[in-house]
Amino acid sequence: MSVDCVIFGFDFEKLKVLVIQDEPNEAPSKARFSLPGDLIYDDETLDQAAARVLKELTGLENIFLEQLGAFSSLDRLSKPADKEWLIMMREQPEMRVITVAYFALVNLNAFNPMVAKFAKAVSWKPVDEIDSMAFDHFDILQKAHQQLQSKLKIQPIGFNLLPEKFTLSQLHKLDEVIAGKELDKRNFRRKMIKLKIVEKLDEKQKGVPHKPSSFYHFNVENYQKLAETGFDNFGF
Amino acid sequence: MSVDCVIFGFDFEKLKVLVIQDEPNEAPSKARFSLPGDLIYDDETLDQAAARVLKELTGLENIFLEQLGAFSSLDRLSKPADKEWLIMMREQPEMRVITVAYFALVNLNAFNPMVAKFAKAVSWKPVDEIDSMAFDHFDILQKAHQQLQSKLKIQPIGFNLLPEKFTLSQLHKLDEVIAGKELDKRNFRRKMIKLKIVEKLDEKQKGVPHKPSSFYHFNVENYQKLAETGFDNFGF
DNA sequence: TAACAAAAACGTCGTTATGACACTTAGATA
DNA sequence: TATCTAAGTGTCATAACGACGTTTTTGTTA
Repeated sequence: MSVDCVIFGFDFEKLKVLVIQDEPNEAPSKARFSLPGDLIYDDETLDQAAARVLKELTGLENIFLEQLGAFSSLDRLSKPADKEWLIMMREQPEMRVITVAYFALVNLNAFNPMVAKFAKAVSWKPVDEIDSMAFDHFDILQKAHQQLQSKLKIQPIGFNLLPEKFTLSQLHKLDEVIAGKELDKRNFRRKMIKLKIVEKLDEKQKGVPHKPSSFYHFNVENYQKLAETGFDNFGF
Repeated sequence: MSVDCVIFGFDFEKLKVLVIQDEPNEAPSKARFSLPGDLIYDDETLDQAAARVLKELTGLENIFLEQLGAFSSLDRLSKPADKEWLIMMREQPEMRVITVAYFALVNLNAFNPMVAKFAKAVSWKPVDEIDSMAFDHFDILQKAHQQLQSKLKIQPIGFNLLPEKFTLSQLHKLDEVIAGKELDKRNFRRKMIKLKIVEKLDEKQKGVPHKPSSFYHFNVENYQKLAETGFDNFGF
């Protein structure tokens, strides 16, 4: 039994995901990426295991991890490269392992995995540039990505992916990236402002060679209130 | 590792769930109900296990089982009555077991578990009359119920809970029962008809002491089409 | 210092969806 | 023939939606 974590981040350009390069010293062409994950202990819940493993492998902690689902294909560990890895790393490489995936959204800018002991192994990779991963992690990533898109259709999400203060343009860009399509700028702003889940601050961008945009912050209380009623008729 | 199945049914009055009475010969007051579930085999996926176990325990087959999530509390098997049961029924009663729950919607009228070998153990129970179950099955049931309600907010569901031919009043009642609130009759009908996911048949109720209602059937193609676009702005 | 480049900010209008609300109709039964 | 019961139907005011172009503010460049 194992857990794997799909951690999404946003750098104002692209949706990214936290991946581990299994053998950092390999040539880039042979690089093999996986999601942070490991076997669980017998005395912890899956939620606890996911939080623990994520912290151990990346240093990330205190983030909201949501369960995505269990993955149990019979051949999920049977690619040659995966078998090799298991023989090297696991006491019981032949053991069947079912994994439960978790996913989370984090502010990429506040967390830089490029430090200390994680420097070589952990990195952010644009979701749209990934076409294969170790084990069944690509399947898991795709499911997580779908989940993210589905959720966006139902409720405004993604505030976790932005800094405390953000501009509406950034939020707009984020939602476009998640939705995978253009969203009309004016209609988008109208909606966010009408829902009252963002509040304008008395602060503007500085040093940009164009009209500076105002910073906003996320209004948690209003969001909660809306969440209770289920965001009736939210959607793009 | 085990699977448990939450099977919802609808008898035109109440939302019901398929439960197993562990010791059918006990006095009703001591009755202990659980969800159909069992340990998985090492050579089957969770999806396969759920389908197999459900068939073995209830005779139900060929239904769409959707994964609900994994349940892994450390104390999920530790109530005294549960321990007793495990000691009687399991080879390794102390073993930690994590379960993955599945849920499905079925037409209660087409499936009568009150037959053959299942007669004593399996029955439909109104969801709102259940306040405790064996193991953590009550938690699972609640999660499944929530999931059902959330899904209804996003997309029209529940056609699986009705017979092939149904009346709009039945569908209306069903959605009210799932949503747990009144839905305006006229607005409800308007919406269903506008979405074109139901089609009127040339057939009416007979023998009812009031104006007979027309039968409708579910239009799968239109439903699929809408499902692809994500039921933009569906909701009550 | 004037012109320019770049992104932010803003409003309208026609269309569609929504929620609230009450009476008429068809068939069975007494 | 009267009565009962649930089915079936329409309107209106309000809110949300999608589509669309121009002006504003800043820094940079000529």
